[in-house]
Amino acid sequence: MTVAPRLLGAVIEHQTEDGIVGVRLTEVEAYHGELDPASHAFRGRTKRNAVMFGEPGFVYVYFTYGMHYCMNLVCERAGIASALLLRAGEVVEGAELADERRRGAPHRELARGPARLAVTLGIGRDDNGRDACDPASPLRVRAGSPVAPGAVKSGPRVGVAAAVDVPWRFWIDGDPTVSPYRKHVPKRRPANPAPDRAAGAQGFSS
DNA sequence: CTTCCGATATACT
DNA sequence: GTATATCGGAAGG
Repeated sequence: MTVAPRLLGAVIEHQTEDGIVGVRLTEVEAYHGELDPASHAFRGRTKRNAVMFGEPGFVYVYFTYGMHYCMNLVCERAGIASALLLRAGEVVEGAELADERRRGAPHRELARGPARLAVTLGIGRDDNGRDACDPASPLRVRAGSPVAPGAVKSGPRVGVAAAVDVPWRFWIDGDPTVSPYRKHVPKRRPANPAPDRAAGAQGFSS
């Protein structure tokens, strides 16, 4: 977790046949392996989270809500399934390609949020398990511009249902590309028709 | 800015 | 069957 603030300011680059996009990280969240009820690794290894249990510096991509990809970097030694969710950043390379991928969203919104960041970088299933510390990798992390001393803030993670108060979200204070904080909202159950009226009153009983 | 809502793969009970 | 580390659009201030 101590690496989380150090990742801010670093640049993620993804090279594809369409070109290269680079994003300077402004917001990340730490997930503490099997000790953290909000972590995908909390209940042990699955097909999805297998990369989290491997070597640090590798990319863990997961698919969620039936439509979004999110990208993490594994950050502890093999066996300790901790990872950093890349939540937001500023596009610093390949703005034109990023614009196409994000359908002309305003520049500061291109990678403002983990699923948006993945779209902007062109991240998909195939990127799961890549080595981001290999400079020859098409998906890699490199040193970026330094973050001003004292500019890193921390607070509760966005949208998580468990461990809601643990301050494991880190961001660059005042940066416009940092995503807005949002509390977890439980899905509303579809309201069941009131049993005393629904059928009888409208004549659908039988 | 805010709230509400639906889309829907994967993991879990 | 239910829940979710999300987003975009619509509507309201």
